[in-house]
Formats: sequence, structure tokens, C-alpha cells
Amino acid sequence: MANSTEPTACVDRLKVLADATRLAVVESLMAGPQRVGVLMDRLHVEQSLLSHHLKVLREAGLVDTERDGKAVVYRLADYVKTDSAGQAINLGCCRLSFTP
Amino acid sequence: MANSTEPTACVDRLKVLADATRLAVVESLMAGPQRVGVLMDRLHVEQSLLSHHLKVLREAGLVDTERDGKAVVYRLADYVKTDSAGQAINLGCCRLSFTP
DNA sequence: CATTCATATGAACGTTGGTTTATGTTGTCT
DNA sequence: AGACAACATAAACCAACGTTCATATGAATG
Repeated sequence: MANSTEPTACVDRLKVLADATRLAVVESLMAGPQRVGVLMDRLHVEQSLLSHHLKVLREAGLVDTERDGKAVVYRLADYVKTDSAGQAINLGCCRLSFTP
Repeated sequence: MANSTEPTACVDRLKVLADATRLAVVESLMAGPQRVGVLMDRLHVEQSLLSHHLKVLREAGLVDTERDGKAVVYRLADYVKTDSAGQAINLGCCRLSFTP
């Protein structure tokens, strides 16, 4: 019931990542765009469940989609992908880097 | 009910931060150790509720406590505090930086 | 030692959120 | 057009989580 006019708080974006499946999706997409079927195989998640989580990522603006025939290709949103070198994602409010 | 022998997953640590109150506590503690009473005033959170959230942060190992008379002082755990300059926290599995 | 201050704990409640099952939609191929 | 493949959506269920209220603990002070 979040008002679409008010900007998403940092907490809400963290909530999106605070799920095993969604975090795995994001980390997997850091390697490049991927089709849903590939994500299913790599993450061992049921189709419907994965689709639900992808919807959350979409609505949070963390990922974008593109059709490729029957398949749908998911990729990290442009603003999310940060510096070329690091394994990091940009949430706008904060940055997450996975390189210790 | 997490088995204490197995290491905490990155997701679990993110879950801890994915709450408005707890994130506010951590951000507030980045400025230095603080007593519970001070956190109550600054964050406008009821005593009991704050205490519950502090417990979650404690059990996650993100904060440490120290007695100061009747009061209890909370501070970020040593490994959490990262580089001197940046407003960043280290979760072990990943780093969160709040400087765009 | 009784009281008060500062914080923690326990239980009960309501809501959110992840999972499952079933069905719908969109595209492709023959 | 029919059939299949790839993915999305809807509804229902259950568990986890945040919140509240009541009570307990521990330290200090008279």
C-alpha cells in the first residue's frame, strides 16, 4: 500500500534483497543478463516461485526485462550496476559490495 | 532456531538490517556508542520495542553492549566498523556503504 | 532494604511475506 | 488453428516477524 509518489525508502530496498532467492538472482545477474529458465536451473527454484520473486525485483526497479522469443531475459537495472571492477550493486540509497 | 555451529548466511545478516528501526539504530551508532535512552529519544521508538530490536542486533553479532551505571551502552561490533573515512558497515559477507 | 531508574524478557496478537497449487497469457512451430 | 513451450498471475495456506502490554531483572540511591 506504498504511495507511489513517495520515494522508496532504503529499508524497502534492503527488504527486497533480504531473501535468499532474490539475493541469489541478483548475484547471478551480476554475471550478465539471463533467461528465467537458466535462473531456474542455476538456483534450483520452482518456476512459479521464481516468477514471484522476479516480480518483486521488477517492482522494486532492481531488474529490467526483455523478450527473446518465448523466453524472457532478465538483467540488472542500469543504475544498479556500479563500478566496472567490483562485485557491487547500487541501491541508490546505499551500495552493496561483495568483495571483502 | 539457527544452528549456532553453521555460519550465518549473508541473507540472514541483511534481514537484520532490513527493518526501519534496526537500520536507524545502526546508522545512529555509526556516530559512536550510545545509551538505550538516547536511542529511544533520537529514534522515537518505545522502550520495549527498541529493546526487542536491540536483541536481534545483539544476537546477530552486529552490536556489543557495556554497562554504564544503570544504563547500557550499545556500540557497533568491532568487525562491523570499517574504513575510517566512509559511512560504511561490514557484515562480513558484504559491505554496506551509505556514501553515493 | 525498599524504591526508583534503566533496560530486558515473555506472551499474545495481527500482519506481512514466502510457498504451493492451479490457471492464465504470450510466443512459436507445424 | 491447434499444440506446446516459457513465463506470469491468482488464491489459499502457513510460518515468521513486528508490535503491544505486562512483568521481570539489575544497578543505584535514600
